[in-house]
Amino acid sequence: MGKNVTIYDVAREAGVSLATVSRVINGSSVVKPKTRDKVLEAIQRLDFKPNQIARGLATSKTTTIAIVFPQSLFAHVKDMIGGIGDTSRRLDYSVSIYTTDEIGDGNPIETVIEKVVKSRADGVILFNNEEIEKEITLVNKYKIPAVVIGTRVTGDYMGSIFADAKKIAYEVVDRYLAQDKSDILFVSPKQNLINVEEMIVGIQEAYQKYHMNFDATKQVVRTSSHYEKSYPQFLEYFKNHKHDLVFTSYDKEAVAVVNAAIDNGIQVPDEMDVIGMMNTSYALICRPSLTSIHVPVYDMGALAVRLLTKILNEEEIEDKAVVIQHLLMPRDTTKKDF
Amino acid sequence: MGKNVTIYDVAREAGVSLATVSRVINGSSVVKPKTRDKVLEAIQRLDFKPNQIARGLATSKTTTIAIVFPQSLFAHVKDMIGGIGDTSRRLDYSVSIYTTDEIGDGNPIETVIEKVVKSRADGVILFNNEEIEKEITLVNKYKIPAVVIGTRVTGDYMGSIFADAKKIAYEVVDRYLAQDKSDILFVSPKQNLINVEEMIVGIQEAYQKYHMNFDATKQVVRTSSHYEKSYPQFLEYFKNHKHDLVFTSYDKEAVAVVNAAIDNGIQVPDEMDVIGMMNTSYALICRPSLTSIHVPVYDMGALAVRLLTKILNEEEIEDKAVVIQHLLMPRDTTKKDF
DNA sequence: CTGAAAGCGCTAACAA
DNA sequence: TTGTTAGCGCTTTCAG
Repeated sequence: MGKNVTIYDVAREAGVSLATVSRVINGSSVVKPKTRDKVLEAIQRLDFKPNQIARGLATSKTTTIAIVFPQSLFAHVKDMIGGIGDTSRRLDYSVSIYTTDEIGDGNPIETVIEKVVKSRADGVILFNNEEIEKEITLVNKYKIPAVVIGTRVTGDYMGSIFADAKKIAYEVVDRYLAQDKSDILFVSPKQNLINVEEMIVGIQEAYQKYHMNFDATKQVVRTSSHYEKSYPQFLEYFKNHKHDLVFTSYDKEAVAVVNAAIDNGIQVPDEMDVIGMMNTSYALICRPSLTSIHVPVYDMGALAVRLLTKILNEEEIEDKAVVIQHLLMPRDTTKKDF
Repeated sequence: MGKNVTIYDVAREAGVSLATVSRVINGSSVVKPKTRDKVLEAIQRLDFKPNQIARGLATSKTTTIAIVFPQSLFAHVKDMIGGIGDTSRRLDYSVSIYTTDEIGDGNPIETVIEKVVKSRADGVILFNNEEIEKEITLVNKYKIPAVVIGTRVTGDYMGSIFADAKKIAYEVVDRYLAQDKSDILFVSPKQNLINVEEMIVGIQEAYQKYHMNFDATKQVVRTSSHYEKSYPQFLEYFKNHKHDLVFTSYDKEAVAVVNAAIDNGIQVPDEMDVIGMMNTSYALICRPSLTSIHVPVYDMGALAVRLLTKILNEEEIEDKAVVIQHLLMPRDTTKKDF
């Protein structure tokens, strides 16, 4: 659509060479104030907007970072997009989104990463998911600097931001076991930002501390991340089940548990405690309101971008694997004294 | 990071000119099968990934669309990103996100649109919000093809996708007025994807039909889109208020109303009906479950991309303003006979 | 302090 | 059917 004004136009208008224009738009300090003003004025008059594409070609830098995640993880990612967006904007990066596992047309992760490669994004932010290993292998193969959110990774030009999943799980389970409440059920969907395997390890370690055993085959139930699926599943389940604690890896699943339990006449928290994770609005809205583990997702997004740009600029980095802190938010699905 | 293989490398490897390589990667039909195979093989061997940036410079096309929205609208936009992402991928476009009104560093819409201009995105998707007029003026000024979601707009190289806000509001209010229930409260946050002004017009028209008057100064309450703010507001409000119906422009606000009303001893739906909008998971999770207006947000995203690409390709377009259908989903916050 | 000129990697006439 | 060549709009030496 329409002719765009180029650096040549500005040069002509200002009566200088294009090299000079380039210098002023890049803030070079060597250009004489008077010339600079002339150029600036021409830029203003012509409403010149430097073409990032051309600049990208010339510099082999796009100042763009890509974020790639499966659609199913979107609920988690969305809360981070705030931090990712704000921070990239502040650091003058654009962000492009690439999603995987959409409906229908089988879109293997290879294809998605290939798109990222073609786009020449400077770096990429990945999110923990089932295929994360493969994703990491691919970004390494193409030497794309990356930071992954949700699980620890190591490697050149790689960083990671994550909550200590093992510790989170250990802490809550320990609390219950200390009170002799060992009938604990752990609920998790397949895709999860927090490393579920590690959480299970944390739970097991807590049981070991009390010389007890956590039976993952019976005390872990998988569920859908869609309430329409998980709620009916638990409505059935709680017809003949009750636990000291049901601990879920995401609030939405916890709400399904709470509602299904209550609908089966189980008093929450009097007869059963429920704890969710991520401290989302679901936890606030739920009745009774849901006790949840707060994880600063906005900050994780912001940190991820910052870390990635440090890697890109080869800045000094204290630690390329940053553990973010979590916090238990007690509400009404756990007993007062808990 | 590291040298990328270029079209020259492939040409040399295959023993042809770079023009031929360009032809095969662009699927030109004029190249002899045998040559094509040679080239394809070289591409394979070298793992060549065409540089989109260079291609963008050469063609003045980036096959990228930008989506810009205020952070505060993210809750709405997120549900559309699925449709936007899937559809752009299918049509071979990338999507870049640009958010406005983040914390702190005042980021006027002009600056954001300027970034879009510099990025040379082929087109942009905008979302109805307080500043939409200004946004439209800007994209017109820079002649960026655009489609806006959430409100009707007209113009060259512009399209829009929206629900009929006036009709939605008219229909629900009409239902109540027909039953002599005219004490209706309309609740809305400032930013909303659905055009709130139009909804109010729809409500007013319904009242007029019954020769009654809807007093916008008293029957409309503004609230925050944060539950932490809206719930306390309504907790206070319902100490001395009760209505036939509380109708909100988004489910989350409706849930705040439901919870606050119940906490003040108001029976929902026996004493007061509540209806939300967008039919989100909040509606399902809420107790009692929330009656809501379903709007196919995924499809809106998908349609927006499709429409935008039609505009970009100057394809035949039946209607550049497409109204999407809504549907009332009755649940437990409205009386059975309603 | 400023200008000339050589790319960056690819597309698209135009020739052959 | 294939190759040659001139850009696309900008950055960046290298001279001056």
